[in-house]
Amino acid sequence: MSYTITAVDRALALLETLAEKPGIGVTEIAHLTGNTKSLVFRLIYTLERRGYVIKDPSTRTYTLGYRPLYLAANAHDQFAVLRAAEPFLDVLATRCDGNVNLLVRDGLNSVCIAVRETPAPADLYAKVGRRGPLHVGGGPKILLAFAPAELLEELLASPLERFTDATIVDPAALRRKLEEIRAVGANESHGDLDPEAYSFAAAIRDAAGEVVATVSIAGLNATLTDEKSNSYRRFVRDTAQRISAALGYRPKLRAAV
Amino acid sequence: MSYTITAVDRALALLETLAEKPGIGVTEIAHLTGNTKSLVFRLIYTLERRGYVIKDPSTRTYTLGYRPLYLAANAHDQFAVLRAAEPFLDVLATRCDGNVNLLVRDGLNSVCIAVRETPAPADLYAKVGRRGPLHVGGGPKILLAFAPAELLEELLASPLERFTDATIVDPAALRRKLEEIRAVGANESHGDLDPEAYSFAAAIRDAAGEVVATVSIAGLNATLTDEKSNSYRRFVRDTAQRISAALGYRPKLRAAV
DNA sequence: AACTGTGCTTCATTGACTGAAACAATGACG
DNA sequence: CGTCATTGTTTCAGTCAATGAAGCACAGTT
Repeated sequence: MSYTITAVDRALALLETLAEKPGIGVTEIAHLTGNTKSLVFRLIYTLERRGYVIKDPSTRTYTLGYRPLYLAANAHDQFAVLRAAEPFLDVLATRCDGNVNLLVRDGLNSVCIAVRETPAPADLYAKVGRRGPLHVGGGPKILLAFAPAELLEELLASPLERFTDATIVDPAALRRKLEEIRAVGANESHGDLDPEAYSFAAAIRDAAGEVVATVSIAGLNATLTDEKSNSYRRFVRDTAQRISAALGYRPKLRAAV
Repeated sequence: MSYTITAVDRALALLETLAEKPGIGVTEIAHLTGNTKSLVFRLIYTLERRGYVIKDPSTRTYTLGYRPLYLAANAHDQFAVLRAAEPFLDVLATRCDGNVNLLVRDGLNSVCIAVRETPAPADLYAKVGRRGPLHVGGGPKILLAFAPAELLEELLASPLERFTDATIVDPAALRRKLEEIRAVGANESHGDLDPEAYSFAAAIRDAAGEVVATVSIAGLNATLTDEKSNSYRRFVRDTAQRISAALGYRPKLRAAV
């Protein structure tokens, strides 16, 4: 546990279990987090005093409080991407019947920072905060393709987890795929994470030209037609370009031949 | 400090200073929070490992991470009000040139949980997470009016803070005002917090008939006309009713006379 | 009314948190 | 190019605070 300070770590874990299961009491939290009741009581007491959790005095249960919203609102400010992207995600969502996701990379994971759900598919899919591997799915592979070279090596140090028959688990094959993605700045995947799902994704670049996020449309294969594929492929690239532009990205002009 | 566990408390304080001042380093945080460098280093290390802060290795500065977004997204789910209100706030914002705010009560404070800013006024006003007293402003007084009776007594146990000439600091006068608010379910204030600002607010009720939040429009007196006053008063009540309806509130039918 | 469970409180112990100080790494400046 | 100042990082030891065990008060249930 090197440098981590355990009390803080436990408090954060508590917050997260409360995020997953709101409306539970001290004993249940204690059970879920594997701590004693008294410890949980004190942790939650300090969290409550700061507004991170709220106690319902009648039922003596706890839920997340309003302070996380404050943090998120401020995080939101600094995440230029999210801010810039949201209006475009809204538009994109109205134009297709898949889920629209905005992903960024954090270390060796992809993190979903925005979702627009369309009424049709179940919410089996992404939720804000959901983390996933980088070697599967339409968006994550883009993030991996444009990540620092060392990171890929670090990832390849351990074997790639297989999710379906279509999952790329061969390092060489993955490298080729990433090369291809770098060339086109977009990617699509069909059933490499969930066998029944597709995903069309495109890279978002900031003013410095760095790939900072991806937009994607994801849905069930069963609902996908050739016609849709073509338009989604186009839509997703289009929105990625618009968001990039909003971030100040100016595509380099190639020397005319 | 009774039950609070200090390590956790300090960690949360650190998160919040980072929310206010993103992009600072260890020493500056240490300075701002009044802790030693080594402590800050360890706190931030554990926060980083859990994704609450992100370190920029090149500049060695820290910003909020993606995990708060996850918490907020889950808090969002349980806050039916926020979810129900957002579309209506959007509409309201397009119809007026003041700031639109959604407030809830947390203990003896009002907390802003959503804002729609209009380009015109400065953002002196509310931000998400902003806390304020309950006895001033259009919205807070509504929250106070419908809070449990004990709470008002608790509030009146200490003298009411005066902000401007228009602030109600006399307990008896406040009680009368609250009575009036309970009768109409709406409220407006002119310069009782900020001498130059107005606020029109209305109560939002949930399916059980409880007042759970308020919507308000706030702006500068200088920009207010009689005509606007009338329409804002109407707009704000209207949206409060719509949000209440979305939450499942059915107004009780009075026995016809 | 006895009982099972809950949240809450107290208390003693030890182990974790903390501050001070040394170290390394980075950048500023002449 | 070398010196200096400042930053982040690490080490270490003392003590204070975090912790678990046990006991209390209260509510709901049968």
